[in-house]
Amino acid sequence: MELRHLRALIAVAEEGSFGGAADAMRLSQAAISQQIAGLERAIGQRAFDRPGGPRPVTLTPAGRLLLERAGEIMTLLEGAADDLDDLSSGTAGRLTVGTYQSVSVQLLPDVVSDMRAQAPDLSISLIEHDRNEELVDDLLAGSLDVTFLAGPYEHEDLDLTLLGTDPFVLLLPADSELAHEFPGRKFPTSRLADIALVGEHEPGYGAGTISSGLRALGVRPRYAFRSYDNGAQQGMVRAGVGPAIMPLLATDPSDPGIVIKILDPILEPRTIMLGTRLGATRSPATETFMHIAKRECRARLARARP
Amino acid sequence: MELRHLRALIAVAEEGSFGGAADAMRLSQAAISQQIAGLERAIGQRAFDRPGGPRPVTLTPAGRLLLERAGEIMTLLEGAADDLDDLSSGTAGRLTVGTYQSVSVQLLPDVVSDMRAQAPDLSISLIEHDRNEELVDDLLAGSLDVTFLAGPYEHEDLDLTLLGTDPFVLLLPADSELAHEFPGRKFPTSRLADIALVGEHEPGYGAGTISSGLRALGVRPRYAFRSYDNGAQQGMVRAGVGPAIMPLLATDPSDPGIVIKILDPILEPRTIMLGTRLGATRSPATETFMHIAKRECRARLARARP
DNA sequence: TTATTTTCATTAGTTTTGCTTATATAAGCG
DNA sequence: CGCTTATATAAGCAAAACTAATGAAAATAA
Repeated sequence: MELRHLRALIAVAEEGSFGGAADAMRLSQAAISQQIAGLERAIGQRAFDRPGGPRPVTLTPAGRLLLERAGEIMTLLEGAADDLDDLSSGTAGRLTVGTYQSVSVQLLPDVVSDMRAQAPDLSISLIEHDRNEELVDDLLAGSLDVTFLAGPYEHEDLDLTLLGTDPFVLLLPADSELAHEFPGRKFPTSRLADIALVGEHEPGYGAGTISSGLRALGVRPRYAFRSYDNGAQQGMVRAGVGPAIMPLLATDPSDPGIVIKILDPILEPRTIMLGTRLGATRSPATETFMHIAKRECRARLARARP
Repeated sequence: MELRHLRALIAVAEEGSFGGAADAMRLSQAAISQQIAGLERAIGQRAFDRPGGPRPVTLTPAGRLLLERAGEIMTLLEGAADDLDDLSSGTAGRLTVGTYQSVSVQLLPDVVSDMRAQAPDLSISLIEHDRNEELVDDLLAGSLDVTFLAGPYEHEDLDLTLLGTDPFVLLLPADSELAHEFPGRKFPTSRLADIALVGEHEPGYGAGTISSGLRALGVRPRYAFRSYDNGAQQGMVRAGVGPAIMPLLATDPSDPGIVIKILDPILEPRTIMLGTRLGATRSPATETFMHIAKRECRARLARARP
């Protein structure tokens, strides 16, 4: 059976005659006759009673049943066509983005907000994970269209786009002595050796990087407070609990209670990347998102740099 | 777009390659290639990413979307095929029967019970109306497959089958004097002239027939009690309220509290008919139902005749 | 690198099928 | 009983779908 048969069925049922359906479909009456004959051969039953003469043909029980399903199928097809249009325009439909905390907190809200302005009917979903591997698993499984990733990172099945380098910076309480110990200069990383820090819990991606980065520079970190939440860490710094090392993009540089300093020597910085499946076509919505994310990331880094 | 395209889409998505899909569908690889090309032309977008070399093709967002709908459509088609099989076997599916009260009360339960035994997966619906016209309207509108009708009745758009003649009989309280006034003989209709009867409300079909039938025989009926419900009427007779004239098939002849007598002269008897749309194919379930109804009606009339 | 393998795309030729025109057939209607 | 209004069928043709053979691209192995 083919859709042609169902279209003929619908037309004949609507018009009440083979000839009328033929006119409606811009075909000859013989064509419709053959279509319906083919349909009836396929289902093994008659779909129409043909009273003969000028009286309209009527549906048999089998025809009525099939007509119902045919209608549903046509509705489904029309819906699919609409969805495909949405997809190709990129202004509607659905976009699912993978993210991790330090991106979610500052960068992503702006990107999503730009995106909503540009594609108001697009439904954007976010899925947050702590580790790159979980994000990549979701991406390759098809449940994400695109995901943020913390670099440096390599994966042979991914198409990676570098958005920018997000340096680790030092957050100090604005009213502390430390904040004014090296005015106008970079903060010597070694100076942190004796100070209790605010930091992330170990299992997260960032914490391991910061701790091992400090150790690589000869500083063995001690922690006075730890949290997964970047906002909570910044709050603790503001409250004077201690300094924190955070990715620049995870900070709120407008907070008057803190001072942001560049470390010297710097910790090996983290990059922010976007990943999609290698070789897989990206939907226009995905492309738009990636474009906006890149622009927004650059703008924000330029703005935040101390 | 045709179903062929969707079938190819599904096969390629399942197999991960055009060649594999071709084998699965017993076609050449070139055929699948052309099918997918046609599909992509129809939707204006690529459905698959073709990485080249031995790596499997993968769905684009558009392909994924369409695959989903294609699956639904195939499910729908398979369901329709099953339903069509049910329809042609007559042992499953749906049957909607029109009926009226004096048929519903005694004859129909037996017919439905026989029907259920023969076609256990068939869902039978009953719709009851007081007047033939309402039943015929529903039938012609397509909401009934077949309907009982009270005859004599003619309709040019209907195919009418006579099930039997259902004579009007007299119900008398078993312990009344009237019941023994004419032992072994028919009951003179004129004797009812002075007696208050149990009968139907006027608007029903039966009541008009009985009242006018009596008047045609020179008897002007008086009523002591009236009800739409045949069982209630028989109960009133049993309670001694008065005699009732009822269609034989609406009576419960096994009730020891009543005596059933034949009138002389008889009232013009009512026939029981089945009606279907003229020239319209009847489903096997409908045919079976009509066959069972005919047999059951004959059996019951033979059994009930006093 | 180069050859080999795997896979999809393309081309040319063949078969199938779907459509049209013309005609036959059937059922109301006057 | 012909006329009108339908559908069914037949024959011819054009479009399409398919096959076989070949080409092109990408990974893999030598």
